[in-house]
Amino acid sequence: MAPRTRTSRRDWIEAAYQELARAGERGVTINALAARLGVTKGSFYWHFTDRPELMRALLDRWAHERTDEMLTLALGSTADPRERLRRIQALGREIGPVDRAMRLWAQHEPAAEKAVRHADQALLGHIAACLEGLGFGGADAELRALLMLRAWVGGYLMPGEGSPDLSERTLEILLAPPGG
Amino acid sequence: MAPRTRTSRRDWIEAAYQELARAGERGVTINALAARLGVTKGSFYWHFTDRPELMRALLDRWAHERTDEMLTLALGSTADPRERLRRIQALGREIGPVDRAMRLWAQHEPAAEKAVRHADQALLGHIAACLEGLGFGGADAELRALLMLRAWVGGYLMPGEGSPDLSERTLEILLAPPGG
DNA sequence: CGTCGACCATACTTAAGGGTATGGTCTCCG
DNA sequence: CGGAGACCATACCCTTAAGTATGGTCGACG
Repeated sequence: MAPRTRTSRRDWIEAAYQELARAGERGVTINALAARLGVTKGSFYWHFTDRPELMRALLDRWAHERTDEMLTLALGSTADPRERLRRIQALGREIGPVDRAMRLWAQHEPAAEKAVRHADQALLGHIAACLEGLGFGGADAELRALLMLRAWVGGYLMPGEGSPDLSERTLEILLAPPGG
Repeated sequence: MAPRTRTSRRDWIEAAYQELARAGERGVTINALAARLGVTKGSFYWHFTDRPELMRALLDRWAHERTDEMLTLALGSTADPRERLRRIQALGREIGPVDRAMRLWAQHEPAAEKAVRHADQALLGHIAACLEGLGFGGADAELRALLMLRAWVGGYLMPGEGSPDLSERTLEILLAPPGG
């Protein structure tokens, strides 16, 4: 079928990325990936020196994907803040599994934590910008953005909640005009 | 010193509980606990048949502690909702590490997930009751309670945030009167 | 005093997972 | 056509952590 030049380094990273989203960091094991790719560890240790190198590559791949997504958000044709917020929510839905895996991984891996922190800064900036567009002051917008994001990721750790999605009513509360 | 009848089953559970809060579920290993208790695995496998039994006992111990704490909250002498909320926040601060470990564990262990879900239901009830005391309608109170809890646990997965604590300003937003 | 059972140490086995060593195959290029 | 190097299979070792087998110690009690 495909004119595949055997299994490339990218193939390994891609497979690892899938496994990360599916089973978390612990799930990305050399043998599992090899089986998935239809090869053996011999292939892996040709493309990589060790597992940490693969994980670093994973982090890179994730960071780049995130950056692209942030750019897509920033360059979105709409200027309407509410619509932009909706798009952020939609993005959140599709990146859910990977995002969750990354955050869990970041709990015991400093490099992952750094990557997540960095990505969060960017995302918070986008959300805060939307909130400023809705009339909230700078500090207030930032605070609400943080609250929104925390409520979102909190859904990952709340069993019983279907998706970490925020309901419309919840949004209303977060976007309520500041009281005296 | 103490008239200790060697190492009891409770000692093992207690040590495991400490380790759980300190290093997460993966951190609670038989050998580590044995070293901590100054004995060997021989002791463990006399008191328990296997590791799963210890983990089940851990779940039980946690659930009971949680129930007690919930009861303490419920029987608090104060009727002032704001003060009750403050106490809930204070409780959150002290149970932080265990709570976090339990939620992470619940990500890949159905039994733990069930325990967390159950405990969350109780906690949400308490919070919602406070909010009703502040004048929010039933459904609105429940929604805000959920939002509050999600924002709290979200702090666990947000690197850069010092503690998962909610700031005063954040509380103000969550307790803002419902807009039209 | 002897022994019975609670409690634990020691030594071993097993399974997973990362990592290494080595040799084979395919492909391209001179 | 004949290497040379890219790519991978096979077989092996090492470590970690769970689990097992067995025998030893110590106190209570008949």
